[in-house]
Amino acid sequence: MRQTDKAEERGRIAGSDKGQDRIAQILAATQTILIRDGYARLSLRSIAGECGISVGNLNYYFSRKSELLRALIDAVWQGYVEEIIEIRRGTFASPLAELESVLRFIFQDLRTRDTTVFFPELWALANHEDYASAVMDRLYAFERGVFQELIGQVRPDLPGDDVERLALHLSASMEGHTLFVGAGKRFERDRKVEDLAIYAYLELVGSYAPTEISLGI
Amino acid sequence: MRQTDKAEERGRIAGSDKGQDRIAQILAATQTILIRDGYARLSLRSIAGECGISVGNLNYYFSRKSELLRALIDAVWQGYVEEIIEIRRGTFASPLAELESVLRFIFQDLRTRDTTVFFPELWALANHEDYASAVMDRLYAFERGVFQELIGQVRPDLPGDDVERLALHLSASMEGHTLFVGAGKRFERDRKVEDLAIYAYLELVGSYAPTEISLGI
DNA sequence: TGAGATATAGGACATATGTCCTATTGTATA
DNA sequence: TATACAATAGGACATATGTCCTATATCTCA
Repeated sequence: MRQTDKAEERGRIAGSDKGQDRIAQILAATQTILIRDGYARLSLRSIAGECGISVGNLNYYFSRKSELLRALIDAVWQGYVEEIIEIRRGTFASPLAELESVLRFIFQDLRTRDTTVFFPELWALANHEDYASAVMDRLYAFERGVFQELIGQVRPDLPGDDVERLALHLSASMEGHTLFVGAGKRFERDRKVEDLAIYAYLELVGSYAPTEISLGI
Repeated sequence: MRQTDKAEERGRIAGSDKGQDRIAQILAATQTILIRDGYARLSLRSIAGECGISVGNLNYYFSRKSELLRALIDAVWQGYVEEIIEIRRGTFASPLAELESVLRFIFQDLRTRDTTVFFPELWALANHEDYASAVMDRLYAFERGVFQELIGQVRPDLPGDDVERLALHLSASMEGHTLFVGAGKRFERDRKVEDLAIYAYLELVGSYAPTEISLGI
């Protein structure tokens, strides 16, 4: 692995439509392998094989493996953001109802095999890859932003700090469920887990009173 | 990488005290590298280097890299279980107080660098390594068991199913917080996030009423 | 149609990695 | 002290991997 640093910024060339399609195909193949076989088996050769192209050709589009990873992470997080935006286009009886819809969408999403497998992979990546870490931050900041907006509407009486922390709590708590209700996980089939979680979140948002914290037990 | 399958079960020989110490040192070094540099850079050579021994010697103790990984995972999960058991040795004013203590211990633990980095790595590993997956299951089953026992004491009125699901919810929700309040993460310093989460959990456990779920919003 | 850009294949190369083998040194016990 | 066992080093080996280079093929448009 020579690290000559030259041609570092050549990046991928997206000349024609064909090229664009290839890039999309490469990214899809990369995601497929990552999810099916894991990061350890994600090599340029396995990706090229999955696409049915040569390593040389793959290298033409992505001269560095790290570039490919970045492009994939970008694609995933953009897709995620777009889906949430799409959900919010609907009309809702109340901010609380909209919040529930978003929460249920996220639950449904983390039940898909893609998310169940890909996100933990991304979390591990973020431990040592700055780019993955940065994208994760952006993604969750966006999610929190949505929660904050809705919680703020449900509870206009609450100070901003509390709204932020409530949003963070929902976000963190939901993510944790990936490990238990995700595709192939132990509680995948038990939909009541989702109901309980969403009940807990909505109750919390509805009834949370800042001062109660200090009362303790 | 020849996969001759021979000597697969030779395993590590723990002849003398010296050997035992070496094994402990190797496991510690493995964890250090995994946390400091990530799974991608975890090689037998880097581990041997960290220990100041030769690859040949490392191979004497662990003839397969997978064995080493298994031993490390075992060590980590045993340590975790022992710590929780230790916490529970204390005396508490009430089951709810004990539950809070356990929750706070787990929060404190997931704030440590070791846990913040190691656990996401483990989750990713569990995606494609059966052994990691099995240990994760056992570990969280143990944690849920503790929660179930305490929640059952706090709420003897609740049916077992609900107690189980409440325990699962706490476990999942707490784990998710690793990504946000763990060492080096964005909300590491904001202790009020922990307070909010624990407040939410205790409120939920105290006030949860099964029938309310179907009322919805 | 022909020229320039784009896309593709195939292989070379240096390096990294897991595993295995052998020889040597250290250690405890009979 | 001699002998069996444990520990250690060093290197060999096959394979895998990221990157790079060059030669063709294919496409697009003036």
